[in-house]
Amino acid sequence: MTVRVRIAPSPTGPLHIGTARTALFNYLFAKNQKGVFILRIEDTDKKRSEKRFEIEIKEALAWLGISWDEEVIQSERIDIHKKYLQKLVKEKKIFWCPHTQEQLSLEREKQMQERQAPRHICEYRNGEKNEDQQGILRFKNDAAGELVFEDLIRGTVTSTPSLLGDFSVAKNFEEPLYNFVVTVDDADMRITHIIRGEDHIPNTPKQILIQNALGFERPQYAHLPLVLGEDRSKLSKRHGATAVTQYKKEGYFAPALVNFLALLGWHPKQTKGGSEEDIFSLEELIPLFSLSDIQKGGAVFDIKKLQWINGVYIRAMDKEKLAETLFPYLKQGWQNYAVVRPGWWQSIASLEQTRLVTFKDIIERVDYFFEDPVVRKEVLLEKGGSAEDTKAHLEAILKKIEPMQKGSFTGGSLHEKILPYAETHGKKSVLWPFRVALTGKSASAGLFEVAEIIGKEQTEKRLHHAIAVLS
RNA sequence: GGUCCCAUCGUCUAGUCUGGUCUAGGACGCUAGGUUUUCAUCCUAGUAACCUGGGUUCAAAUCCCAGUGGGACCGCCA
Repeated sequence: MTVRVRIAPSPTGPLHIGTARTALFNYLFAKNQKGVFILRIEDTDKKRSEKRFEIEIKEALAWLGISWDEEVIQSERIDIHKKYLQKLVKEKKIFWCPHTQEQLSLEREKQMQERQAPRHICEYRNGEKNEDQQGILRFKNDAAGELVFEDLIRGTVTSTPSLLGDFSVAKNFEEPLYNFVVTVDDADMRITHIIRGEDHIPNTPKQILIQNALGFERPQYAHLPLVLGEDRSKLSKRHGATAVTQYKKEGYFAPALVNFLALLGWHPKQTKGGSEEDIFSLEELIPLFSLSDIQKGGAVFDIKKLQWINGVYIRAMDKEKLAETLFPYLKQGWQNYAVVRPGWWQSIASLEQTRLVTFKDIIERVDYFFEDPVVRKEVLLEKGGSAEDTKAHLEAILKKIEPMQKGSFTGGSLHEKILPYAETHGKKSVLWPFRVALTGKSASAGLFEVAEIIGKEQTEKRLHHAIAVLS
């Protein structure tokens, strides 16, 4: 039987990082099993669903490289939902409950105070006193004993369905509710494996009850551990960025994010004591993936590890691709990006390659290419050295640079000319102030390369300026 | 409050099913050293964990029970 799985986001917000991981696991499982991966937009809540979120979710998924084989818009299937709803009404398996929300919440409060499980067992459950069909449709829950289902990750999960009460299934025939729609769609779409977050475990018994009432087959379940924040509670906005698009904006590379997400709650089987780094492409993950290797406990989202992975991917990029990828971020930070001479952007990008954690970092790392650096006396003299000596060193450098031809003003020739002087006068005391003069920073990319990029004129100008600062 | 789920280094995890070779392995982080004109990269080393208590057994991280801790859910949202 062909494996069919789905990711079922609701378009009420951007794609959440946890949903993205669930999508990834579904995708990997489908590809691994040569099955079908379906995207189902769950937009039954008309008030909260928005087209722009649907678009955004699809874009985010595509950005991650998670492609889907089929696409379903839940609201377009309303006739199917309606059909099953009417069937259940006819069979008296669901009924109209006329109670107001106020009555219900009062009841719930009272039950919790009395240490009871909060549930609604409706006195109208047999339908006889509510012929005009007031209120909402509820499932007439007569289940007794224990309800047990097998979970591919957790094993046997047990619940007591009578504690659920007569749970809601639809506001009316036109507006079915989550547990009902999911059950109908999963069965109708012949979903074989339901792989979703652990937060859905409590929904599963309800859905099984509906399946049984409708005579549907039970799919296989696999409930994933939750993605957690620092404090080990479910990852949410108060922990920071939760939208996939935010990570794109922050300068994370999609393959790196995917790599990181795959490792949240899962790890491939490896040779014992292997020292392989945790770097896997989407393609590499497919044959390695297995539901049985998924962890049961929640996994903390560790941004430090994501940053490391992102750095690894950046370092692995080829120079042209890197420069091309970085350029939009550069434009974001520097409107005068055009001052960089053609072709040299790639040199700058390469210079920073091993230093970037995210693409966005490029903005502040290369400020000295786009504006005159702020050179402070304390920084120039930070490595010891008197103002007099330092000044003398900068002047000596200037003397060596002045006779150079513009065309041969390269990192290599600068290195050749200045290094011997630096070596006889103390590398640090010469090169340090030179670096500060050019960049204003005590940490930067290689300074001969920087000099080459900003050019002879700028290099001289900055040296003069630094000398002035020391005077 | 009720129900369910979970529990190995700070974090992600291997090992648990099929008890022994686990003086518990790897990765991230952190610390130290090396390379380097600074920083970063790179290399080397170090740091650090089986929640607690019982039981089963010659032997338990591994099996069983209890406790503790953490989390999720309890909506006319999904």
